[in-house]
Order: sequence, then C-alpha cells, then structure tokens
Amino acid sequence: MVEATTIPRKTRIQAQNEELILKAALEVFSAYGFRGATVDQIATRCGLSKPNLLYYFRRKEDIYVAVLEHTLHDWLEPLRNLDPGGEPIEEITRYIRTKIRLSRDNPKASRLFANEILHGATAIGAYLKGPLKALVDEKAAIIRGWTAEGRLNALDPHHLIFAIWATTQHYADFEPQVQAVAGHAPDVMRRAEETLTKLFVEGLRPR
Amino acid sequence: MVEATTIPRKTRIQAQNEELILKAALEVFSAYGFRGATVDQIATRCGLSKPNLLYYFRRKEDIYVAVLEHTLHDWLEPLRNLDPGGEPIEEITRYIRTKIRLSRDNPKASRLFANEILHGATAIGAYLKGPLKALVDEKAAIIRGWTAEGRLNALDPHHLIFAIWATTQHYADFEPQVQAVAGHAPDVMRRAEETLTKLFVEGLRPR
DNA sequence: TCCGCTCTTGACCAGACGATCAAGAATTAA
DNA sequence: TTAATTCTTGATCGTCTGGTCAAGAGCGGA
Repeated sequence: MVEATTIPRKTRIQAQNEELILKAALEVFSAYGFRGATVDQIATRCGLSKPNLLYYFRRKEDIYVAVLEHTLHDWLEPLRNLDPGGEPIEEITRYIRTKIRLSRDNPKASRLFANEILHGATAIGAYLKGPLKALVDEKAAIIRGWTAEGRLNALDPHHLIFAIWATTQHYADFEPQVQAVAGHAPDVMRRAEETLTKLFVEGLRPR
Repeated sequence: MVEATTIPRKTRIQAQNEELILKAALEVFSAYGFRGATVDQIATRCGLSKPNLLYYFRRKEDIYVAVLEHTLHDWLEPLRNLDPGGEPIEEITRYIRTKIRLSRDNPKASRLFANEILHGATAIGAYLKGPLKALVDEKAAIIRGWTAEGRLNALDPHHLIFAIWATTQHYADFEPQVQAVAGHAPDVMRRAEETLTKLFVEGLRPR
C-alpha cells in the first residue's frame, strides 16, 4: 500500500506566527534592504527568538522571497482593474489616483520593491519577465486601442505606464527628499495627486 | 614665531589613488548599497589592498560620503541651467532631455542616490534640506512666474519637478524592470525621451 | 491521562567584515 | 647620498550575523 504524501496542514500557531513574521519582515526589509536587515531584527520585532523564526523560514532569503510574493499581487491590483470598456481618460485618472494612494498608505511595500529592483531584481526577475510583462502588454494593448480610436493623445503606452509608476511611487520611495524639499505639510500628497492627474489628463487629452 | 598650520598638500600618488577609489566606490556602492558593499570589494576593484585603501579613507563611511558628494554637484547641474530668460516650454523640454540622457549615461550615480534616499538619506539629509531645497525653491519660483504670465499650464512647480525627476531617473533606477517589460531594444531610451517630452509638453502647454 | 507531534530556546559555530598596527618599501626634497 | 616622509601590506583583532543543534516545553488527539 502506498503512503499518502503528508499534507502540510497548517497549525493555528503556524499561520499566526507566519503572519507576524511577514509583517515584521516587511518593516525591516523595506527600511534596511535585504543585506542591511538582520534576522535578529525581524525576530525581535515580532517577539520571537531567532532560532524560532528560523524554524518557520529556514533561511533569511526565504523570508525575503515570501514577503515579496505576499505583497506583489496587491501591488498590481490597480493596473489589473484598468477597464477596456471604460472611458479612457477616466480609467487612467482612476489608475493614477489609486496608485498614489497606495503609495501613501503602504510606502513600505513600495520601498521593498524599489530596493529589490534597484539591486538587480534577482529574487523577482522571473516574475517581472513573466506575469508582470504579460499584464503590462495586455494593458498597453488596450491603451493603444484607445489611441487608435482617437480617444487619447498618441503616447507610447509602455512608457506611459512607466511614467505613472515612477511619478506615483516617487512619493513613497523618495520620501525624505520630498519632505526635505516640499516640507511635510499635510497637503503635500493632496497637491501631488492633483498635479499628477492634471499633468497626465492634459498630456493625454486628444487635441 | 608662529608655526604655519600644515597645509595638507596633495601628493601625486594621493590624488591618483583617491580618484581610483572614488571610481571603484561608485561602482560598488551603486550596485550593492552602503551595507551591501564591502571595503574589500572596493579595494580589489581598484587594485589596492584593504589596509592601503583605509590609509586614504579611515572608515568605510568616509568613502561613501566622499563619493556621494563627488557626484552630487554634477547631478544637479541640469536644473541649475534652467534659464529664467528662456522660453518656458523649451527650457523644460531641454531639462527633461538632459536629465534622461544623464540617467542613461550615468545610471550608477542615479542608483547611488536612489539607494541613499530610499534608506533615509542619513548621509545627505542636511544637503537635501539646505542647498537642494534652495535650488528647487529658486527654480520653482521661476516656473511659477511663467505660469502667472500665462505661458504655462498651471501645475504646482515643486510637484512638476518631482515628476520630471521621477520619470527620468526611473530608467536608471528601475532598469531591470524596464528591461523585463519593454525588452532591451536599443530604441527604448529614444522612445522614452520622446514619450516623456511629449507628455510634459502637452501637459504644460497653456490652452 | 498518555503519547506523539509541534513549538521554543540557550548555547554555539563558522565565516565575513570593518578596522588596527607594526614594519618594511618607495618616494621626495636637500 | 641621505634622511624624512609617504605609501603599502601581512597579520591580526573583535564584532556581527546567518545558521545549527540538542534538549526541553507546550499542545492536541485518543
């Protein structure tokens, strides 16, 4: 008789601690980068001992990859929601607004990715070339269609998407610089949203 | 008679080695970040022994600060050149073109700064709040003036500058992502320049 | 209650890394 | 040539850090 392969059913404690770890890991990795973060820091932050943490994730890199994967999906949700059936300017405006609010509300995730890509994207390179490229190509085709219908000013859709990513995530990734130059007035993010939507709307509206 | 304070006159060897070190340090720090880089790596890359390198810069942090300061000035040159007497759209177009070419030709400097700011800008925080803020405020005032004269669409000048920084440096800082999504076709940077200038020109042209 | 499994931890290890030092080699100025 | 100064390096130190291990504590099902 053949042994049934053991199903790795998750304990309550297991699920709970893994969640704690991923949360702490996001904080630490986003602040110090992969190399700059230490396992001890993460363990301390979630109230576990270092060996205990390494009981759940065997290697530091495993934690890193897990937290990356854990946040990647959410991060692309707004782009996924770009609706081919919607009004072009309105769709893109909504995308920009959603992205900049995501940057404001979850800057740590933004910084985690920024750091990962800045240092070569070794851990998520395959994801970028696979699912991400597929998604972007799909949405770029939609934008290209809108342009062909004369509903948008003709801009290369890939570079348009890059521009939206760059401008919105800038406020999370370069926060110290933004703050140093613009002050930490409470309306900085409101002004940013306003300026960016205006820039892109005017830049995209067909003449 | 009063001793003349010893003037730290620089030897030929000294100047030569310091240049070697700064060049190697830019490579290594931009690729791995401050924490990720090792003194040994830098020493090896410029053909010096580790103790010899530490003869010129006592601490790792001294090298880091030196290479940051060494490149900071050049990096802001394009903004400094924004001419209040010029034609607004033309001036800003030229600024964008210069910046994107700088990103293309010196991506390592871009990544060095990105990494520094991403991790809190502890080494150049004072510079950001001082000279950088002063320069940006000065140029923002110029742009505001152009807007008041009706020569530009009304956009918050600080956020406009942020948008230009973000979009242009994106191509250096997020190169692996750009390459994964857009391919490494030789015309990527040409298309980027074209798309960005068009976006900003249309976004800024008064209606 | 008992037993097997999961969970937790103090102690420890090996390697990496920043930094020091003493001593010798090279260079420079006279 | 000589002497002072600058430059170079092998050896070494102390610390930090990722990861291991063995042993014990806690938990849940029968």
